[in-house]
Amino acid sequence: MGGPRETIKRDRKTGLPDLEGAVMGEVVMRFAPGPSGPLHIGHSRAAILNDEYCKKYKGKFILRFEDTNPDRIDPDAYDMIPQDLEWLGVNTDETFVQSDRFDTYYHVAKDLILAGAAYVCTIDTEVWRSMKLAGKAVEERDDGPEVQLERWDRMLDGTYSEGEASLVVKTDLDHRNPAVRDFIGMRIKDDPHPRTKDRFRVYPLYNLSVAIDDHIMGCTHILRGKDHLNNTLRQEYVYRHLDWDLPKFIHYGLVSIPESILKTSLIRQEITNGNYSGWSDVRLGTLQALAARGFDPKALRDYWTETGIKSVDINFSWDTLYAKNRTLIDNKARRFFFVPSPTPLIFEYGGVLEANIPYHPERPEMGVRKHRIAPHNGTIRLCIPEKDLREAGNGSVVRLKDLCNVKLMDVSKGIGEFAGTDVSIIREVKGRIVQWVLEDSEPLEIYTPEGEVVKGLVEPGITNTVSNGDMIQFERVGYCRVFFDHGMKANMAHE
RNA sequence: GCUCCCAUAGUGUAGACCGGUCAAUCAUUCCGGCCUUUCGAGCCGGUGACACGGGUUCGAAUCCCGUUGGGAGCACCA
Repeated sequence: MGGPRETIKRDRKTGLPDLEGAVMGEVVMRFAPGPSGPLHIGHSRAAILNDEYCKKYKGKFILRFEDTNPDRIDPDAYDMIPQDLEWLGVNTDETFVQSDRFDTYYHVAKDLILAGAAYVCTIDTEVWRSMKLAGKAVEERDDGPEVQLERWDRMLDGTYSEGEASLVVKTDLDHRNPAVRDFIGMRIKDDPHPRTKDRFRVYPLYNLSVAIDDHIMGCTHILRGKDHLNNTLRQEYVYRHLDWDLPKFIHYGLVSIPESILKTSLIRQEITNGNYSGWSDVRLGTLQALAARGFDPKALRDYWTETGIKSVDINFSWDTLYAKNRTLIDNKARRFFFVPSPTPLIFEYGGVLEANIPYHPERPEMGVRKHRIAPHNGTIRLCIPEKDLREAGNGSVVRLKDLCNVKLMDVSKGIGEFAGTDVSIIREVKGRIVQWVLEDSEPLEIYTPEGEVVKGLVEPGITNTVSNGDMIQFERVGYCRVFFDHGMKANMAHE
């Protein structure tokens, strides 16, 4: 007979898997957003994963603004994005802006032409595309470099106007994947660029500028979403045309983020319309909104690190993020009473009631908040949540937390009867324990991510120990970030 | 339509490369219970998965083929 079944503890992988071909100290990675607005949850995955790997291998992390489409630039984004990254705890070593680099792109474009790897196309786009899909070359494709160079110069000097010519990077017209056949590398655009104004009119397109920059900046690993799978195939052609070493490409699965408003163009419009208070409106999925709700950025980092880089498409779980955040903040968040839909509760009492309520149930060293409740004409008037009063019902006993018990005599009139201060009673009758405030407490509004505005009263004295913007917990309500500068308000993070 | 990527509980994730120790890990959700002067935190327990069909093999979550299902791209956007 054998002994008890031996349970073999398998090594549980923690953290991110190793990066293929990564050498300690020599990894170079980048985060390359388009400056069309501030960062949102989706961006945070790319930023954090790249950052984690750079930290893991003591590598270099590059921030690159991809602003080669003058139509989709929000000048504020050049400032907002670094701020978002700072909040996330993502440190970048170098910053580049693509609109500073036209000369580089033009130079490489010329190299591509000379290598016979690019041609200037003046054919109508529709025709070019359908020929491509049929695997056929437009006539200009086979012209020699000298002719192409002449046309290229005409693109630069303004002979061709917008839409009349573009520089196409050759791939393989017979490629099995129609999405990979010849792609446009440079186009003419007359719209002024927010940074370079009208100094340049020939703009590189995504696949060309990315390949050029990733190579020149020495990126060893390109970690990005699966939606770039076909772009990778296109970009690899640029590398091969110019005989550059290929970096390692890694594609993680797509994330679908439920119940989230992420689209910058839509958000901007609704901010302009006054439907959102700004980029940090708590209903949004921007990082600014998460910050405004009091999230610890570590929660996002933990979340994405655990999610990893598998190429499966996944669903983002707010519940899981909330759980991660809760474990980070619970220990620090002071407790306070906030009564939503405050409803009066009156009961007769001869003396003065005193409450000493801990700021944190597990951290007595944080001290207590004291409240003294004196009766008027023998009657004490407090407010409790309407919902609790209604649901408790006549004849039941409720515990006013850290104060006393009250037997409800007439719920509709809010009349009760003092029922002692002994806590144990409430356990015996399984009554509910509710938060309460004095009737003349300060009004406060809680803004929830669902778009609700919960009006209620908050216990006085909260500003004595809490600073503007602190994260607290309203007992039985949820974790909130509170603000005192423009009236009393709070942003709900989660329950 | 063509091409590419993918498939472990409700949601994520480990295991897969190198088949056996998998009676399948962990987290979260959900459901119980304990504890607690919050519906928070903490503690204990439970439900719950290898998409399907073949093949290889003594043995398949793991290797191969097919099917089904999901996703992406086929832009003068990034």
